[in-house]
Amino acid sequence: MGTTKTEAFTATDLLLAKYAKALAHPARVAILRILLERQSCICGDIVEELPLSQSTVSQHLKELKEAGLIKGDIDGKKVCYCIDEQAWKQAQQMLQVLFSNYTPCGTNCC
Amino acid sequence: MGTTKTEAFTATDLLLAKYAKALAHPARVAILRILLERQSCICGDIVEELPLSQSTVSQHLKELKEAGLIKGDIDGKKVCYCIDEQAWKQAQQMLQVLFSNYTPCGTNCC
DNA sequence: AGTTATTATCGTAACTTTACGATGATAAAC
DNA sequence: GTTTATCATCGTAAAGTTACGATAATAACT
Repeated sequence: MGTTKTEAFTATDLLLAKYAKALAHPARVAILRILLERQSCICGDIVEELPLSQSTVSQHLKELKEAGLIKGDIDGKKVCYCIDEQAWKQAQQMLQVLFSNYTPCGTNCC
Repeated sequence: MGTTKTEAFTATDLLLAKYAKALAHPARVAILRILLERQSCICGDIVEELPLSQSTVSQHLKELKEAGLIKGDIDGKKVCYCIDEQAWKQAQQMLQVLFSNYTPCGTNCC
């Protein structure tokens, strides 16, 4: 046990859950905010903005990369991070569709 | 270890991460879709729509409740579930603000 | 070649999540 | 009051997450 029954769900729900999971830790939200803050890519020094160790930040970056939300290209000694435009827009759209699907319930049971 | 350093992050990022975490499992996305599908509250029988055991579904419902996204009021023998309008709209807005903060990077490094 | 700087990965401890069966709790139905 | 239906909770096994120090990998600099 301890494993999600992936075969039981739709591809859409799996993908949406994957994107949501990437956002499901405050450190990763903070990292994304740092990347959003700049217009350009940011080369390293994300570690200095967060009160976490270098290895922990690297691990969070890896998860964001695996979810597809960010890219990291090698640029000499440093690595250049930025938001992946396509995945970002897809996640945005999927979330927007889900959330805007809400209409307040007519019954007064809750 | 194994615990998030909550004190290190802003209240906004913690809340956003909490909402995202609620969406970070396909079963919970599926449950929310079921609740969204109806205009009214849904009394029980969510279990029958998912290929998971009753206890597992109940656990997912609990997590959605703890994140604040849904409410569950007792209605005799059954329990009446529905989306919590306020939290839903807050989550929607916070996500929308985060995602719309993106502008493609000018540099061509990635 | 040796040093320095930067990032990734490994190893590991502690905690959390996912899933299920079994058991409880509560209220309607008989 | 006993049964039935519905949902929550407990207990537990397996897997995943979070965090950090230590170590490895890579490339620039001397």
